[in-house]
Amino acid sequence: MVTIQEVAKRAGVSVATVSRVINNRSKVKEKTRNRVEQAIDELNYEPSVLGRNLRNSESRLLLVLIPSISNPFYTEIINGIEDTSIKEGYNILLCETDSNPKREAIYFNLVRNRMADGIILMDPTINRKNVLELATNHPIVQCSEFDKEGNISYVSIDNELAAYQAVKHLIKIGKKRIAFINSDEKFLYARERRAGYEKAFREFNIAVEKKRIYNINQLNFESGQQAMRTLLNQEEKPDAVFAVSDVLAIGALKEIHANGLKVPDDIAIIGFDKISFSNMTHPTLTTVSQPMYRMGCISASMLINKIKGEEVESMLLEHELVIREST
Amino acid sequence: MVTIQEVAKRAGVSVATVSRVINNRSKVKEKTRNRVEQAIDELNYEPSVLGRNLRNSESRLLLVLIPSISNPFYTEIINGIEDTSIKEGYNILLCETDSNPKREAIYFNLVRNRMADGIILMDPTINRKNVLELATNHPIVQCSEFDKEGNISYVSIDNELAAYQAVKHLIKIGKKRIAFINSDEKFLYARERRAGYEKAFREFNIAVEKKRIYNINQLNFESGQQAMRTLLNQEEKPDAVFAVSDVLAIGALKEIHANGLKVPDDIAIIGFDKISFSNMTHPTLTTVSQPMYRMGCISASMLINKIKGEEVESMLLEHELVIREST
DNA sequence: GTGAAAGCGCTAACAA
DNA sequence: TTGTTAGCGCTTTCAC
Repeated sequence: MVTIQEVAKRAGVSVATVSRVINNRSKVKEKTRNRVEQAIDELNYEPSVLGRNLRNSESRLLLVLIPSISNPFYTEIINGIEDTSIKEGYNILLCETDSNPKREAIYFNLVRNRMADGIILMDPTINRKNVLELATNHPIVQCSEFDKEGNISYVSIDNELAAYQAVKHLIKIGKKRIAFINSDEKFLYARERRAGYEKAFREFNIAVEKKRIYNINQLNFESGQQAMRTLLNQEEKPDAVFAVSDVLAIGALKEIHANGLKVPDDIAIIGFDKISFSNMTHPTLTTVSQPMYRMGCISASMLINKIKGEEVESMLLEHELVIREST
Repeated sequence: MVTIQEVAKRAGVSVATVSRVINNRSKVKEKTRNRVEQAIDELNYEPSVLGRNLRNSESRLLLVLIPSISNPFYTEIINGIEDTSIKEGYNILLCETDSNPKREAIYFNLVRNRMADGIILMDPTINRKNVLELATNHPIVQCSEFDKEGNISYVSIDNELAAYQAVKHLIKIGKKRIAFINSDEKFLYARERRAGYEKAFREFNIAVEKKRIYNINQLNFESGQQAMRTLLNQEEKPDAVFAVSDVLAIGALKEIHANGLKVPDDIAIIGFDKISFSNMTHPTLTTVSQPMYRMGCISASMLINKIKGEEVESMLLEHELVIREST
């Protein structure tokens, strides 16, 4: 590896001057600068991030923690994070935690010992104490899922309102027995969306029936199928389904078809997230779209501002009900 | 941040001894070790990766370059890489390149200045010269897509054979006008799969018709739809389609349905990769499954061996034709 | 078995 | 405008 010393020697200057040229902080004479730049070119020199970081105790690396990269919901968010970070001179490290506290700990430690400058957390809080403790000393931003009580900044949407509007839409098109496929309610978004679901029911004087609410514990197609299978086995079948995620909705759709039922006539269905698959199903899926790309951009710039020591404010962004063929 | 000095002071020993305890390289007296460990516990000390790396010039970080995280094909591979790396004490950095040479350059530089120890490349070769040059000085392994001429180690499958078998299957079920939705043939896998497609045709004395081969340049649903639309507009419609990726096949499927045609009776269809969504379509998609998880595991351990200075050998793994409803 | 000290590559304070 | 030098946190030789 070629170091700053070798460049300095070749250019006939001190290492300080080379450093100045690289970082152009203070003035360097045009002629000297040229000589240094030539030496850099000739030697193909790349400053060692390691040396620089150790000295500056910053790494210009951001950690992005997601439970699973296989969930397409995160894709657009990550694009937003990536674009913003790169623009600001940061790189991102995508970390898949599988909601595993051990893996999370590994990544948290990278921040503790300055291997990374901050974290964007998209993981639902696994170990509240750990997160809050880390947040007291290190820049953290929560994206999408967050902790209402803790005072860590976040970017998200109004999940209760979104769910309320989705269910209201189902009621408006004449559905009465609206089932709800929800995630584990340890997640904030799950609790909030359930609140929205119930709010719509109350507003139209429909009783909330426990048996129509099904909580899954894995966000994949199979869980959606499984949930729908159970719901269809009930004596009084639902005439609509609100699923907390497109992935679940698509699984449910598959199961409805397998039972020879028609969507939306027999059963209408709404998903959540507007993943790209949701437009490929037959019929296309009504869903709630979140401004994922923007969420990504905002959480990245929030984090970067935090790293710079600025105060930042949490935000709730707009969502949109996208009505397609399944309702 | 608590440093090794503070631990040393608290334990009443030198920093060297603390280092010895942490890395247990040379012998430390039981009693001393206990005192040091206690100090580490009390202070909640975490060794700085930065300091250690600078000294050892290693980072225990592996870069994984993928064109796009939104392609589900990579998900399982990454799981394999991750599991293996963590077992071996390495962390991975997922890097999305968008096939953008500039981004690629950023990540390559991380390796050049020892911020990362090696790279698993899943990106189709963008800039051959750069990759080959990097490979002369740094550990690189190619996964899935590789460079046949260069001598960089790789893990992949026999794409020609897989395509040959898929097309042969279509011929065997009585299809004659088999279209081929392929990627840009700058990619090795695209060229190889085309070779397999043509080989099957030759074997059954069917003429390869140029008009039935459609090259897309983006691996997404819309491209599949677009390709199918074009193919369906031809005077003599195809009676089968072999798509180089499930994502394309699903887009094509959507378009076939939109034209009121039946799958597989009017048009049979085969995809590639066995992504989880391929089992959610109606009808379910016949596809070629690759041992993605294993590919990930193997490429990770190959890279780690390379980092350790061992010789490694390239491998081609087994694939499997998964016959489902669409054929 | 343990400690002192050099040095990994870099930046920034201070001097010149 | 440029050079000298300390020091970021760590590991490892060399002495003891």
